[in-house]
Amino acid sequence: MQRIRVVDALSGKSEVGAEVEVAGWVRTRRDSKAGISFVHVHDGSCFAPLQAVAGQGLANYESEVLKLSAGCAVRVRGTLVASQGKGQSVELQATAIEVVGWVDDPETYPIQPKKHSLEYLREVAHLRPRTNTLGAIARVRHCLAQAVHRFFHERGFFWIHTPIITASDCEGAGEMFRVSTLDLANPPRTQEGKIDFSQDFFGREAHLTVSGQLNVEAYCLALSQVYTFGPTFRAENSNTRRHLAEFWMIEPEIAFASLDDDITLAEAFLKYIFRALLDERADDMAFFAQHVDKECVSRLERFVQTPFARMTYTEAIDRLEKSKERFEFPVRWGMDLQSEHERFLAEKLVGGPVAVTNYPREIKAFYMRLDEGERTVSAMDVLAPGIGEIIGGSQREERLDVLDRRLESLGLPKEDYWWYRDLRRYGTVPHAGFGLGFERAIQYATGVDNIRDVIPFPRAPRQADF
RNA sequence: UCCAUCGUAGCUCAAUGGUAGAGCGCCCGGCUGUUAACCGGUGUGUUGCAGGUUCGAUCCCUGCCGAUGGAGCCA
Repeated sequence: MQRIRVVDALSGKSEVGAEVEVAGWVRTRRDSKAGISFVHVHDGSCFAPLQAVAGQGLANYESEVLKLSAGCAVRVRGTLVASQGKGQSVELQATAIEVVGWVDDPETYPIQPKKHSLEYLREVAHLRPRTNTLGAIARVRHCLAQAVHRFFHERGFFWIHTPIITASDCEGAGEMFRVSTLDLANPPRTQEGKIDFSQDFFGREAHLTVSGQLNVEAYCLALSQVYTFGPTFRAENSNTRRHLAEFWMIEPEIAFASLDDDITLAEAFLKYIFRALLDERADDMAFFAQHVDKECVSRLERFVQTPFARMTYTEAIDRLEKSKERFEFPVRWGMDLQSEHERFLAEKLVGGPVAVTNYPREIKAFYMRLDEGERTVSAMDVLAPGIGEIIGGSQREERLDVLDRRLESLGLPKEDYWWYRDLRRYGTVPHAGFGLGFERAIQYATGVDNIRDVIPFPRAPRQADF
C-alpha cells in the first residue's frame, strides 16, 4: 500500500479509489452514534487535514479509535473516496487505524483543540508547530527561503557562506556576543591585569557575526554578483516585537553598480519572493487573511504590481515638515527618521513601500559612499507599512582616499580595516548592496505582529529555551 | 535600558480587605455524515516569588522575577 502525504490526497495527485496509507497527528475526532468517527489527520504537508472516516467495523474501534484525542500519532490505511459531507471533497475511508503514539494526558496536553494565544504558544515552542498558525508560518518561511535562493540563482548570483564567528573588529553594527573558550572563573591576565585574549582559542577576541556584508564585499569584487543568507547575532538588549538576538539576514552585493541599481534589485527581489508566496502558499495565506491580518493577501498583491515610491531623505524631511501630523520627535534635516516618521511616510503619505535615499552622512555607516557635496551618502532604506524599515542598503565607498578620510573622522583605526581597504587598493569598482531581515519580511507578508512567532525557536533577551 | 500595563483553574479571563467564579478544553451522558458541531452534567486552584501593613490579603505597600505593548538601538 502506498504511503502518501495529506497534500497528495487533497490536491488530487492521488486519485479517488486509490488504496493508500496516511500518517500524521490527530487534530479532532467527532463521533456519530451511528457507529462512525471522523478523525482529522494532519501531517503538515499543507494547511488542511485529511478526514479519515472510521467505522465500528474496525477491530480497534471501541478500544482505541474512540479514545483518540488531539495530538495522537496515527497511521491510517484505507481508500480515498469522494466525501459525502461538506467541507472536503476527498476523505479516507479507513480500513485500519494504527495508533503509533498516544497523548498520555489529554487534559494537560498543551495544544488543546481550542484557540491559544501566541504568547502562550511561545512557552511550548516544541509543540506549537502542531497548530494551524505556526505550521503555516513554517511553510511560508520555507517558501520564502526557497524563493530567495531561486531569485538569486536565476540571475547568476553566487551564494557566499560568510563566517559565523568573526575576529574582525570592524563590523560595527551593534553589540556582539563574545565567543571564547577561556575559563570565565579564572581567565589568563596580561601584565596590566586585563584579560589576555592572546591565549584564547583564536589568539584574539572573537564574536558572533552581526553582518556578513564586509566579507561578502570581498567576494563581490571577484564574482560580481553574490549574496549571503544566514544567521546573524545582536547582543542588544532590545525588547520589541521587531527584534531578535538571533535572526536571518539576506545580503546581496553587486559590482559595477550604483545606488539606483541597488534599489532596482531590491524591488525586483521583494516582488519575486512575495509573488512566489502568493503562488505557492495560497492555502496558508488564506488562513492568515482570515485569522491574522485581513489585508495581508491584498497588500502583497498590490506590492508585487506597484512600482516602489522613491524619494530622497531631503524630500522626505520636507514632506514631513509640511504635513499636518503631530510628531513626538520634531522634524529637522539631519536627524535620523524615527519610527513614527517612517510609519507616516509608508502608511499615510505613500500608502505602500517607499525607498528613501541619500541620508545625511552623520547618521550612516562609514562604508557608505559620499555624495557630491559630501553632506549625504548613497544610502537607501525601504520602508514598509506596519513594519518600518525592511531593507537597508547603500552604494559602498570605493575611493580609498575618501574611505580613509571617513575612517579618520570617525576615529576608526585604519589598521583594523586593512583587508577592507585592500579591496579599494586592488581593482576597486563602484558596488552596492543591501540587507534584508528575513523575519521582518515574513512579518510583513503574513501580518504576524511579533517577530518571535515567525522563527521556530526565538532567541531574545532572557529567552533561549528549547 | 526607559515608560506603561499585567501575572488568579490545562487555556482565556472575572471577582471581593473576610481563604474565589465563568467560558473554552478535558472527562461522562444525549444527539448527529460530523467538520471551531450541538445539548446536558462532573471535577479542577499553595490567586508569579519573597517580605511588610492588617484580627484577616488574591485585592493595599516594598523588592524581585517574568510577560505584553510602546520607545531607544537596529534588520
